[in-house]
Amino acid sequence: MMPLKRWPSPTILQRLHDAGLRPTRQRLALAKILFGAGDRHVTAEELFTEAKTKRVKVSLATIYNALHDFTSRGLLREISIESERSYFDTNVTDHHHFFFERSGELQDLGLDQVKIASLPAAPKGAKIARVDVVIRVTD
Amino acid sequence: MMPLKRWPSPTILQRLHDAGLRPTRQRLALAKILFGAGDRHVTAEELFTEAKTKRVKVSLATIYNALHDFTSRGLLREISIESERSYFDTNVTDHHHFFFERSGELQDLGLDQVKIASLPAAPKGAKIARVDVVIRVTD
DNA sequence: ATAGCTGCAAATGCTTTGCAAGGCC
DNA sequence: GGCCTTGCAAAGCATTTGCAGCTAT
Repeated sequence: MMPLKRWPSPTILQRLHDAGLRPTRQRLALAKILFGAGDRHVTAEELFTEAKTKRVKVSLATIYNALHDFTSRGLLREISIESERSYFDTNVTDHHHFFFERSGELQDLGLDQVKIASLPAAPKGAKIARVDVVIRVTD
Repeated sequence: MMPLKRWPSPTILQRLHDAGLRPTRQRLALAKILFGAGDRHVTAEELFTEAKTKRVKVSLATIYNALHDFTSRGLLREISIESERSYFDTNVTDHHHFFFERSGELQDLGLDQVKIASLPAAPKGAKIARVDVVIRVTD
């Protein structure tokens, strides 16, 4: 009688709903992985692997769809640091990154950890959409 | 009698030589395109197209080889802004960029145009290799 | 002579697409 | 019901690799 599986936390359902995305089984599972525990930086392949580990049935194409859907609705932020892969960051607030060249890992930096004293004015007719600071470190 | 083609400017020959790269016909031609006129930001495909336009016989594989050889010898700097392509910058001094999202173009910013007031310390055991600031603008 | 380069074609790796079947509202 | 979503396989791109033939030193 009692359902064996728990419902997703209301915040995740709410989050998808607010974003205008249908709460399908796949999206719910992926959102749970992504938003369920602190800030994360994942590649499509990593998320795919993690989903398989957690016995979530989802195709790679759907992973890509979900990552892009989430990104376009503001639930994720895409970061291109290396040409080979894209990272998706669950932290969509204004912030910067450490990039570990050896491992390919990203680490968030608080906005207070990087202070920019001056920026050039945007070229005429242009608007500054975002300022990305990546501190590349070799470990 | 008089040779129809001029010799490459000595600085380009010298540049390749100093970098420990043999001055082959292809590398000389590409270096001339790249370093012959101010700072540039090119993708492999753009350089390939430009070479063809200038009647330089070179294969795409060689373009990639040359770009990477030049980069590893410090003649170019590789920049990954979008996952689809890599840019190679002929300006290898410390500097930052405007990135025009619509056109995909890059523009150098002088070091004096972006002042960073504070940076976090590198994680222990790590060294800061480079700090990249990309100002994304929408035109 | 010989280590380094070049170019072709094939292979790779990541990402997207076409489209039929299935799921949400 | 109708539109959105999924999944598979195939296609697409940028980039790399294998390797035979060429070239600089």
